[in-house]
Formats: sequence, structure tokens, C-alpha cells
Amino acid sequence: MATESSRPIRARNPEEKQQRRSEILKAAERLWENTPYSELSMNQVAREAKLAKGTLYLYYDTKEELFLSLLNEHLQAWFTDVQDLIKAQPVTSAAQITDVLVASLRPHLSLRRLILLLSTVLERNIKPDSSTEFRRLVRRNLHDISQQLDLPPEVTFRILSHLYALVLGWHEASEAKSISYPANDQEKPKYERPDFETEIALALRAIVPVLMAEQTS
Amino acid sequence: MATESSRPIRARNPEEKQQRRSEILKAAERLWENTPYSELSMNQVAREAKLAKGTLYLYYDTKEELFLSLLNEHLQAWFTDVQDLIKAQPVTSAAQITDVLVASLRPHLSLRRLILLLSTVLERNIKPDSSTEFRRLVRRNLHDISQQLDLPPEVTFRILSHLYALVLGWHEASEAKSISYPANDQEKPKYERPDFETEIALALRAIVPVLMAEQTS
Amino acid sequence: MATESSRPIRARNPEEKQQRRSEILKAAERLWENTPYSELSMNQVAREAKLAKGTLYLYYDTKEELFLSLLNEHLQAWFTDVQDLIKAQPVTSAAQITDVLVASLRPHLSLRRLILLLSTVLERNIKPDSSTEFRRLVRRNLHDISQQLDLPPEVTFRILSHLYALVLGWHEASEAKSISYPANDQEKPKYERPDFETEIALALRAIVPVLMAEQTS
Amino acid sequence: MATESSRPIRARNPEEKQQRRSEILKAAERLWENTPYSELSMNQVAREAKLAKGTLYLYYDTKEELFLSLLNEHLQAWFTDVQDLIKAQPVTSAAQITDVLVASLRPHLSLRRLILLLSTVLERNIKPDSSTEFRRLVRRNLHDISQQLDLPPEVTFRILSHLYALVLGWHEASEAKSISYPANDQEKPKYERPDFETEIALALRAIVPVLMAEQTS
DNA sequence: TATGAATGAGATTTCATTCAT
DNA sequence: TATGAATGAAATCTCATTCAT
Repeated sequence: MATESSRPIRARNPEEKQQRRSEILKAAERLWENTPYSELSMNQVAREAKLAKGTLYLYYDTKEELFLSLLNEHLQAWFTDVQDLIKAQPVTSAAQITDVLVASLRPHLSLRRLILLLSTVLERNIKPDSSTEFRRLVRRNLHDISQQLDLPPEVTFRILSHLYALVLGWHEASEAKSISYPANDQEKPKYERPDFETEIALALRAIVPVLMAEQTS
Repeated sequence: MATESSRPIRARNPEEKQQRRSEILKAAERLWENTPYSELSMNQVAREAKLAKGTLYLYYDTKEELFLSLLNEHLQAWFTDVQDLIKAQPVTSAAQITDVLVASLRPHLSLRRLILLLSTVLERNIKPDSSTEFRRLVRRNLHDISQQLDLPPEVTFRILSHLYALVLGWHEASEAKSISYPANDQEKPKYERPDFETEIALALRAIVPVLMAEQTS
Repeated sequence: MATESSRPIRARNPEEKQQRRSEILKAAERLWENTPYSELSMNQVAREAKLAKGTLYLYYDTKEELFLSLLNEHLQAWFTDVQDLIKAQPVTSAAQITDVLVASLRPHLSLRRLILLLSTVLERNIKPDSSTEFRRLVRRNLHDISQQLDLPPEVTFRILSHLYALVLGWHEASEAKSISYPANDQEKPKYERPDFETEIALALRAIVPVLMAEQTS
Repeated sequence: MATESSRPIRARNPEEKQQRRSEILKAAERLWENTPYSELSMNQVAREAKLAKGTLYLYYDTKEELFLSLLNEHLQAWFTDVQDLIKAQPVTSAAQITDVLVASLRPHLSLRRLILLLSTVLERNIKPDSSTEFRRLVRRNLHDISQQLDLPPEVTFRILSHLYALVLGWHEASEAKSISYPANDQEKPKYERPDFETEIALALRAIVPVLMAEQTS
């Protein structure tokens, strides 16, 4: 009786388990929004999910698996957004492609931060299975998008790879507070801190035509 | 003689201290070449440098400071390489600039890995001083290079920012073994894994002219 | 079965936790019997208790807390002994009180050594809570004893304070090997090293009547 | 030239060395007045003495030796005071002896704190030589005093031993802030904190006659 | 399945002491 | 003799992960 409020209901069947995984993910998500990875402990996630630390490990083998899963979610959400945008309007020219891609990124700040993680932290402690699943997800969406854009998959792949690199690189260069300026720093930076979207748009607009041109050769 | 191996020479004057810092850095460097950050312990660095653990902390306050310092070294080495390359041959066109920059990166694999670190791990546990020093180094070299290239500093800054983003982004996409394919994976990637240098060259060649053109407007 | 030696049983409910605390205390106790405080490391305690170092810190915040707890135990044991002795025989005269107190100390060598610690080392690194708990223990027992002796609490308090001072002072003067005589010392001490019990008895026998007399005035 | 102000003059001959020892002792003394032993680092002593840490160790082998030396000084000063007091007025009765001893302690707070140290910390890390020297000092003064008081040395020895025990014990009970009451503690101690001098006087007054009487038996 | 105590590795700090210069 | 860098042991703390219940 007293236990009901203090203990979560046991997840017995697969659906309940999936539900539980999802709750954990949502908890991690909430914390991730305003906590950097290194300061975000499994303990906190457990507390936020109202579960015991050990329970987390029934659903995710490692901290990295948990965050890779989070990345999966966000990536899928973004892929969906991209596809929706393409469906909503004709996208054929290089400029249109660029615009759609740049616009699609706007609401996905968390994804951008997660992508940085992938490259460093998430490399380790990942089961081959999770890694395979991740690549499968990317491949599947890549394929769908290349069909929608009516481009050869190789070209789509390179475009998105460049986008990925730009997102990863520019995220850090523009938004991360890393090596930040102390409040009283006399040597203020002379140049504007570059804007994520502007620079990515500029770069993509320059790159995409080249990639599209290469296919014909 | 026998003593030589048992105790390091004491670093008394500033030069010797700098020397000792440098030795520690070299030890960290050797380990860094084949050990990921998270598996590289201060204990190991101490052993490799043939110093006591406590001594390390006389020279570097935290693990992060140590690696930021390593990044500093590599960055300076690269900046020097870039400047040497520019001196060695006329570099005026966008294509020439791109070629020089791309070529300069070739021997700096460690730098590329370190840059990834900066964006995630090195954000934390860094004294404002170290952060300031880091930015000063970047600024100084940026200034020098912009003079050599006879370009407005803002343009140089943006070019290098794009280079930075591309390095950061493409490093991960091409060389990192992250989310790697298990040996027995049936689903071999259909597309060639993109090549770091090729893609960066392609992108930079497309971007630099745009940036140089913007200045006149 | 084989597991029994590799991992301690987990302390889940409060009683088991108290049990675990007590085991740690017993381990500390065993070491304390033949190791001076400064040479007794938390590492050793952990090994002796067959626990990981970190586990110790789940139960005791600092080395000082651990030893204050040890003192608590011993003090309580002694207080209990005193009360049992008083119950066992009529104790009314000053002489009887003295005899009981002196006799009660005999088996508590560890307590005497701990009391010395209290005055120097244990002052530091103690949470207010622990300090309060310690004083509460003293007060409670003081109260009980004064009731048993049918003396005003103030008198009991002063008698025990003198006993405390004498124990602290004479412990050092008689048993401690401090500033000990080297084996080959020509200057043998001319006088007998005073005996702890004799001197305390002598002093207490002289003091107690005075204190008891003062109450009537 | 510049060195003169920044470096102490070299102590070459024995007098200069003694002088240097004395300076170190004075530095330690100044710090000891308001710093507990455990918080008083050799580094601080070195700074206070305007010497390098290593130099301290040319004059004192260990931290304990240094503080034993400090104790020596204070003890000698007190012995001298006692002897001066005895010379200044007739001291024959037990009461007079007690009064003189109690009065003599008044200005020697530092000594009282040092005596506590002796019993715990100073036991260790002491060369036999220092220990011998310490006992020699005690013996010499004991002898002188017993002559002045015209008492058998054994009796003087026991009286002073009791005094020592009382000082040690009551110092802790009355002055030390150990296990102190937090400011907002509701459970204020019901009884007055006993006064060092009052209690020692009371005890000594009761004990000395007994000891003096025993000699005749 | 759920729990949270236990683990153990590693980072960091402090400090008495040693030793090359 | 004087120096202060180097040592190394120990305390402390944090955290991902494991495992007995």
C-alpha cells in the first residue's frame, strides 16, 4: 500500500518496459537541456526518473548507451522534420536544399549538443548492437531523403556529411561557452562571434552546388 | 649516474621549469597518441614522465589544464607551419589559400583529436588565465597570418573559423572509429567513407572565394 | 559461498547499517590496539574491515569522525560498567565512590588512550552533530550516575571531571612510552615511574571528600 | 647585493647557528599562539622565519623535534618562575606549596597547550638524544626545586607529577574548545564549565598534604 | 524487476620530508 | 649553509558500475 507511491510499478511486459525506457530517456533529456554531460550523473538521472540507480542499468548498459539513445531520438526527430519540410514545398535547386536543411536545424539545439558528444564521449562503451542500430537509422533516413530529393544516394550522403561536419564544427565555434571570456576581460574579441546559422548557410550554399555538379561528371 | 634515473633534475629557474612542463607535456603526448582521454590517467602521465604524481600537480592544476596546454603546443606548431608555408610561396588566390591550409593540416593528426577534446572535455576545470592565454595565442597568430595573407583580419578570422569547424566536423566523420563497424557486419557501408582531406579541400575551395568576395561588398 | 569472502553482505535497513558501522568500528578498534593514530590509515581500516575504501566514507565522513565514534563506544561501555558496579554494591562514602571509579577504569585501557586523542586530534573535522551527540551521551550518563549515587548533579559532574582530568593526565605520565628511555641510557630514572592506578586512587581519595563537603556549604 | 635583503645571512659559527635555531623557535612560537598543531605547517613556520622550508630541517630534524624544543623553552621558563617564586617568600606548608605552584602556572598558557601535545603528538619522531635532553632538563629542575623546598626528591617528584597530570587533564577540560557547543545549541550545559585554576588548586590542596605525609611513614 | 549498498578507479589536495644544486 | 623542487603517503571525494537481496 505504502509502496505504491514510493515505488514505481514493475514493468512486466515489453510495452511497459519500452515505456520505462522512454521515461528514463525523458528524464535524461530534461537534465541534458541545462547540464553538460560531465556534470550529469547517473544518480541525477535516476532521481529525475524517480528510479533507483541500479534500475537505470536494467534499461541502459552504460551512461553512453543512454545518451546514444537520446541522440537516436533527436536524430530521428530531425530526420522527420527534414522530410516533412521537403514534402511541404518543392525542393530541387541547391539553394532550396540548403535553405531547407538550415531551417530544419533551427529548433534542434539539443541535437547539436548531442552530436558533439557523439564524436568524443559516445565513441566508447557502446555495444556493437547499439552502434549498428544507430547506423541503420542514419542509413534508412538517408535513403528516404535521397529519394525525396531525387538525388543519387551518394550525393545525398555527402551533402548530409558536410552538414553534419558543419553542425559539429560550428556548434562549438559559435554556441559553446568553452574557453569563454571572463566577465572583466579587457581584450574583448574584435570580431563578432560568428553566427551558427549564417555561417552554415553560407558554407552549405557554397558546397552543395559543387557536390551536385560532381555527380554528373 | 645511478642517481639520474632515480630522481629528475630539479627545475630551479624559469627556463628549467618551462623545460619540466614541456617534459610532462611530451609524456602526455606520447600517451595521447594511442590512448583516449578518458582512459588516460594522471597516474600514467606521472609514470611516463618519471615523476611523482604530486609533482604533476605542481605544474598543472588539473588534467584539463594539462591537455589544454597540449592543445596550445599543437596549435602553435600548426600556426607556425601555416606561416612557414605562406612564406615559402606566393599565396594570394583563394585556391592557393585553400591548398596551403589543407596541406598544413596533414601532419597534425594529434591536433585534430585535441580540437575535439576542447569542445567537450576541456571546457571544464580551466582557470580563466589559461583560457585567456589560449585565446591570446589564437588571436596573435590570426593577426600574423592575416598580415601575411594581406587580408582584412575579419576575413582571415572567418576563413580560419570555417577551417576550424571543418576540421572538427570532418575529423569525426572520417577518422574517428566512433560507432565503428563490427568486423562481422553484414551491412557494409555502401558508400566510401569520406576522406578528411578531400572533403575539407572541397568545402574550403567552395567557401573561401565567397568569404573573400564578401569583404569588397 | 565463495562469494561470502568476496563481498560483504549489504546493509539495507537501519539495523544492518548500524551493524556495518559497528563492524567498521571493530576493525578500527583492532588496529587501534597496537597502532598509534597517526600511523593508522583509513586504507588499513578498510582492509581490516574487508571493505573498499570508499565504503568507509559512506559510514564515516572523516577519520576523526570514525575515532570519535570509537571513543563514544568505549565511553558508553565504561559508563555502563560504572553503573553496574554501583548497582552491585552500596556506594555512599567518598572512599567507596573512589574505589568504584578506580576499579571501573582498570579494563578500559583503550578508552584512556582515546581520551588523549580527543583533546588533540579529534577537535578537528568533526560535524557539529557528532559533537552534540557526544556531549549528549556524557550528559545522559552523568545524570544517571548522579541519581544512582544520590548526589547533586553538580557534585557528580565535578567528581567525574576530576576523574577525567586525572585519567588524561596520569595516562600520559605512567603508561605512555613518550620520551622513553633508550635502552642504553646510563641515567636511569631515580624514582619509580608512578603507577596509574595508585596515583589516581590517591588523588581521588583526597579530592572526593572535599567536593562532597562543598555541597553542604 | 640584492641577495642581502632576500636571503638570510649564512650561519657559520656555532653562535650564529644557535641564533638561527632561536629565530626559528620564535617564529614557531608566534604561530603556535593562535594556531593548533595540526593546522600549523612547516611551510608556515618557514615563511614566518623568513627561511626556506629545507633550512628548517638543518636545525630541526622533524616537526616534532621543533615543538619539543619549544616545550623545552617554555618548561624551563616555568621552572625558573617557580624557583623565583619560592625564593621570594617562605614556602614550607602544603598550602603554601600549592599556592606557589598554582600561581606559577597562571602566565603559562602556551605551556599548558604544549603539554597536551607532548602526550600525543610529540611521542613520535623524536631522537633519543632529544628525549634524553628533555628528561635531563626536568630532572635538573626537579632536583633544584626539591632542595629549595627542603623536601625529599621523591616527594617533590610526585607532587610535580600530580601537578603535571592536573595541568594536562584540566587544560583540556576547561580551556580547550574541543567538542565545543555550537552557537545555537539549545541544550546549554547546566553546570558551569569548571575553572582551570580553581580546580587545580582544590585538587592540589587535597593531594599535597597526603603526599607530604606519606614520606614520613 | 527494483533497489541502493558496495566497489574501485581515478582526481585532487595537503604536507612532512628529502635532496640536487 | 640555504634553497625550493620533488617525493610519496594518505585523506578525501566523485562516479560509473556491479550485485546481493
